[in-house]
Amino acid sequence: MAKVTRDDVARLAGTSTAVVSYVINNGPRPVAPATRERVLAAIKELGYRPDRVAQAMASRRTDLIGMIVPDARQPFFAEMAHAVEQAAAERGKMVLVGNSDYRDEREVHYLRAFLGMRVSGLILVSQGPSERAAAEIEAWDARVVLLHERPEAIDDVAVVTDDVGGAQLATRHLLEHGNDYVACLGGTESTPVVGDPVADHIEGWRRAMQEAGLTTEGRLFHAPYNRYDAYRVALGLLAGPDRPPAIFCSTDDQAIGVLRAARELRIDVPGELAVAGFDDVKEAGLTDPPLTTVFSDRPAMARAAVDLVLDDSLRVSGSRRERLKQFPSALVVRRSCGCGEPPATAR
Amino acid sequence: MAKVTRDDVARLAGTSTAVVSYVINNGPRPVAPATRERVLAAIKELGYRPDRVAQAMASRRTDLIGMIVPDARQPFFAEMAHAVEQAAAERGKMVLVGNSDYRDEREVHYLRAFLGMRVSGLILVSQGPSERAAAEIEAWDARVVLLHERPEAIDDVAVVTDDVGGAQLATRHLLEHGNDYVACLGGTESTPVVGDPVADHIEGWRRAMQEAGLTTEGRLFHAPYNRYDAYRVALGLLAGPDRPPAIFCSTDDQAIGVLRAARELRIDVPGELAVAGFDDVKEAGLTDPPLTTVFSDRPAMARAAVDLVLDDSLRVSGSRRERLKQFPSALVVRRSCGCGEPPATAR
DNA sequence: TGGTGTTACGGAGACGTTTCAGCAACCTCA
DNA sequence: TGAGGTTGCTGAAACGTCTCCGTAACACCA
Repeated sequence: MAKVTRDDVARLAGTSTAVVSYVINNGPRPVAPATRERVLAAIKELGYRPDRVAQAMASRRTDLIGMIVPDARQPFFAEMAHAVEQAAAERGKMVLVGNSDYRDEREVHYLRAFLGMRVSGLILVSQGPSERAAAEIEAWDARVVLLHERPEAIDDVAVVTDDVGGAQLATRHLLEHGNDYVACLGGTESTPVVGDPVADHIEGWRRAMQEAGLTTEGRLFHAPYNRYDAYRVALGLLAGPDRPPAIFCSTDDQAIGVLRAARELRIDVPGELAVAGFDDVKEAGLTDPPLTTVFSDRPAMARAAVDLVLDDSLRVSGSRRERLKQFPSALVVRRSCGCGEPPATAR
Repeated sequence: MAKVTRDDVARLAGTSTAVVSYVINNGPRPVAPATRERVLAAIKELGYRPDRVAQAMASRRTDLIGMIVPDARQPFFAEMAHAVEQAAAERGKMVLVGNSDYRDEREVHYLRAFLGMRVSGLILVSQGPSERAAAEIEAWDARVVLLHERPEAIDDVAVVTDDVGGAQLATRHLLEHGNDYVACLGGTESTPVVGDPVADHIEGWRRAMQEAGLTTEGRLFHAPYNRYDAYRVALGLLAGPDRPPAIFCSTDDQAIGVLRAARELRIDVPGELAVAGFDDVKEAGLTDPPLTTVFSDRPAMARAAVDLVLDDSLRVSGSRRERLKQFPSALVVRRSCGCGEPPATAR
């Protein structure tokens, strides 16, 4: 069965191929209603579907947005990707997501692939794109928006939440519960000192501790961002002699690992250990106890990122600071911090 | 900065454009080593990157595989997608994943989009593609592989695990622990009776119950596949007067919801309630207690699906049965069933 | 009636590749 | 030495669409 092309449609409708194009794209030139009807009818009759590749070829653009995340299996990134997908769909775009698995080469690989596919823009949720990645972006002079992170390597628009402020909020809250101090579970030691949300979470925690006149010395611990590794690290930390009274985790997923470790060790949360996370992942509502955390407005951020990547007009070329779109964060109080009544069923 | 094209490379290397192509693709015609070097050098010097769109246009194929899943935020699908991505990468392909959100229209939307992009094949993890979807596939006569499910609507190759057998294994195991009977938490009532893995899980459970001379009457419950809804349903079920002694869940994610509900209700697992799931999602190892479940070999399945979608030679046109690639399942015994010592730290 | 717009439409040149067919030049072997 | 086969390369035709121009037809007005 030979492929139906625009030529077939034109022939059947008794018009030129150009007119068929005009009908399909509503422009750039007007078409008389009667002609339009004929074309539409022909399209329907033949079951014609424009070839996207050819369209992209000719028009030098696509309806595609490329998105690169470290690992879409982690709830936070999965939810972020989903939010972007939704936001893009609202604007008639499709998003291609690639997992970098935290590896530069994978990141560059996808970058190349997406750029080669002529995506109309890129949304990067990256642990600080490598030099190579930056070079690649440079070479294609692509439209890039950094989402969730704001690394130094790339000078581009970034959409983030108020990470410092949120972390401060959470830490303060933990302190207000009367805990002597709050420990912090940050990322791996290789986390960049600046630009990474986790680095900001640590900074926020540090500030809140300082406000309270407390030292942060020896109270910062490190673990990869996923619950599994966080669980392992927490097992060691909580079983040790100086178990902290409270922990602020830079990520909900980590907090989930900590909660699990506490249970394993029969440490009551929040009774013997208060915990807070960051992100307000959906699962935070279903942990035991429900996790107190910091809300980040993913749908809004996703929408902003998509808008920014699609509309050149929004891309002001001001200073670094001006090109940072920051969303406010808010504390979501649940029970892992010590707030609230125990549920009725628990007595 | 004008885009570097193949013509520029050819000019610099002092050859024809055809030779540049031959060098890039290693064929279809041979190129003298010296010439090849010159071309390679020119490519490097100019920083030339072939335009994938143009390549696709001319060669009428792409390195893309389309994949449609219901919701990549669910761990099982996320892991499956990741496995497929890996398998595809091994063969130099990229995978595009779309979320249908369990809606036919979204499915058709992605189908159209992927097909229009000339993907070299489609991997569907679908709750039984709709008629419309089937029609779309038909129209493009695309290469399709059904992964995880094997709906009736599409007559195509399917890659699945031994769902019936696995469920049987799990149910039997729960029975062997001395439970009077095993309840089953299946999918929503609208789950197709046949072709869906969950339907098969129910069937396996039914058989195991029958083997033991037990009735399944009134012992099958329904909930959507995610932990949140399962949690809600389980809350009702477990708080009721005839709480079952054991539950086999058709999905790990559901089992996680059940576990959470049990904890909420202070029902000891496995002491007062034995639980088993299906899929062996990564998280199953970190639940409390660790979840006994049925293993499905996702990497192998993903690889098989990718092979099948890429190699026509593998697509035998035998009977439905012959075109079903079934992977064995195995019981993964952890602690939610009642096996094993409690962890040292727990006493 | 001639000039000036306006509206609909068609021809045809991109877009950047792949790959077929063709053509020299050179080798091999009887 | 000449026929036949390789080898290495080139020219140019696709691939299916978009879109710039050009043109024809027609209306309107002075």
